[in-house]
Amino acid sequence: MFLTLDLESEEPIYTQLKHQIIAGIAKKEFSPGEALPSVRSLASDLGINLHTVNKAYQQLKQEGFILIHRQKGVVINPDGVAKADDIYWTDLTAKLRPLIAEAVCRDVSDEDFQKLCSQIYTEFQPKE
Amino acid sequence: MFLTLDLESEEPIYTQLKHQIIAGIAKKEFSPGEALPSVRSLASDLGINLHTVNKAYQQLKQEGFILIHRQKGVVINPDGVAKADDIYWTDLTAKLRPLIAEAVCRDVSDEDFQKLCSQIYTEFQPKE
DNA sequence: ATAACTGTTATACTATAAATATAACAGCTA
DNA sequence: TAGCTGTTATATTTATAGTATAACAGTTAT
Repeated sequence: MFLTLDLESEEPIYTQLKHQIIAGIAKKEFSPGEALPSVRSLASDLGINLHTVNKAYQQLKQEGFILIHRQKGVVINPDGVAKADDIYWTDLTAKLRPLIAEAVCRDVSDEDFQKLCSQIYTEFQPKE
Repeated sequence: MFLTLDLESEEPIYTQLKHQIIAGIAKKEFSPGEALPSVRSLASDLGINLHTVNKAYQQLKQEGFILIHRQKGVVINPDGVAKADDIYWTDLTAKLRPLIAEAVCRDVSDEDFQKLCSQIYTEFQPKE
C-alpha cells in the first residue's frame, strides 16, 4: 500500500484517503477484487484512528468503489466502478463550474484549460 | 444584485457568495470598478449575518477579485483579475486531479470530459 | 454639528464536522 | 479458544461556520 497523508493539509484525512484510493483504482494500481487493508491495520499503519479509515471506506462503499463483506474484509469492487450516470454528470458539472468561472476571470482559454485536463489525464494512463 | 443562496446546501454560505460573485465577474455581469453592496446591506438583503458577508469579501479581496476602501466601499477590481500564475496552476491542478481520477474510474474519456468543460465555458460567454 | 453610512475589530455563543479514544458486539477462522 | 473481521455506541477535543451585539474610526450628506 502506498498511501501517504498530509496532516497539515486543510483537506480532511478521510477525504485524502478516498482520493488516493480512487486515484489508485484509476491508475490500475488496484485491481477489481483486490483486498484492501482492514480498518484497524490501515489506521495503525497511518497512525490515525480506525474511525477515520472507516468513514472513508463507508463513503467509498456508498459510491460503489469498494465492497465490504461483514466478517470478511474490504475489496475493490470486482465489477468495476459504475459508469457515469445523470447524477454523476450533474455533480461533476457543479464541481467544475466554480473552477471554470475563476479560470475565465484569469483569462485562461478553453484550450489552455483542456490542455491541463489532458495532462492530468495522462497521470492516470496505465504504464505500458 | 442577483445573488441567491441555498441554505440547505452543504456548501458554506460565504463560499456560495464567493462563487457567485466570481461567476458574475466571469459573465461580465459585474464591470471593473463597479460597486458591490456594503456588508450590512447585502447581509440584510440575504437575511444572513454581516460577518458571513465580510468573510466572503475578505477572501475575494485576498484573491484579487475586489478592492475594499476602508471608509468608502467595495468595488470590483478596476484592473481586472490577476492573470493565471504558477500558484494558480498548481492549485487548479490539485483541485482537478480528484475529479479526473473519478472520471477515469467511470470510463469518462478525455474527450467527454473536455466536452463538458467547453459546455460550461459557454455559460460564461458574454451574451452578444 | 449631527446623523447615517462605510469597513473593521472584539467578544461571546451555538451548531456542526473532523478526529480521536475506548469499549463492546457478532461472526468468521486458524 | 484466540485473533481477526466490520460495526455500533459513547465521550471528548478541536476547528469551522454562522449568528448576535457592540463599539471604533473615518466619510458623506443633511
